Parts: sequence; structure tokens; C-alpha cells
Amino acid sequence: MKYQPNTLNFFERVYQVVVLVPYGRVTTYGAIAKYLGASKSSRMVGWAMNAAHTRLDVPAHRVVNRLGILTGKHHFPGTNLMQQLLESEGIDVENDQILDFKTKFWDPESL
DNA sequence: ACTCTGACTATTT
DNA sequence: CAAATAGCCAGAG
Repeated sequence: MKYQPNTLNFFERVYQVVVLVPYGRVTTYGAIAKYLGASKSSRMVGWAMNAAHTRLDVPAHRVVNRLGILTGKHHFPGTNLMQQLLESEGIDVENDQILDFKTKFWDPESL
């Protein structure tokens, strides 16, 4: 499934990828953007996540930046909800960064 | 139609 | 190695 220039479904396609992230794994904005065929539009992915607040089936906490840092934690209610959600899935987080991120990372292109 | 903003990333200072 | 810069492009006002 490659990039389909359907701007109307941009958010939808981002959601589609995010919901595929396995429990206990995480992915990055860049990886999602790349999968969508717009590797240079990672900002749009993060932005789509902002709009994903209304989508209860979108695990936005499993999406971090390329270094495994919880850059979007301030967009979650509370101060450390994002970290708590990740830790509840067995992902160790310290100082807003995922530990052993390399092994927790899940690439949508690996499907 | 134009300007501003942003949960990013890669490159350059 | 920290900080600034430049691409990127869809939405909101």
C-alpha cells in the first residue's frame, strides 16, 4: 500500500497506521510519514495526532519522535499520562525518553 | 488568496 | 555538543 494522493483522507491514513502499532511497541512520526510516502511531512503526522484526540481508537502515546522522546506528552491530559500509558504496556520511560527504544520501535513498513 | 502555526527531521553553525 | 536554520504542507483565521 503506497501513497495515495488523497488529501481528504490524510488523517485517516495516519490513524490507520497508528492503530496497527502492536501493544508494547512504538513508532515515530517520521516512520509513519515515510510509510505514507511523505517522509518530509512528519510534522503533518504529529499534527494529525493532535486532531486524533477525538479518535478513541488511536493510541497516540505509541507515537514519539525519532529519538524515542515523548515530545507530545504535554498534549495529553495531566502531566505524565503518556508515560504512564507506555509503562503500562511494558515500555520503560525515563526522563521523557523511551529506554531501549531501538528494540521497542515498530516500523509500519515491516508489515 | 494570504499568513501563521506546528506532537518533525536533517543539516549547518 | 547545544542551538539555530531550512524544508515540509495541511488547517485555521
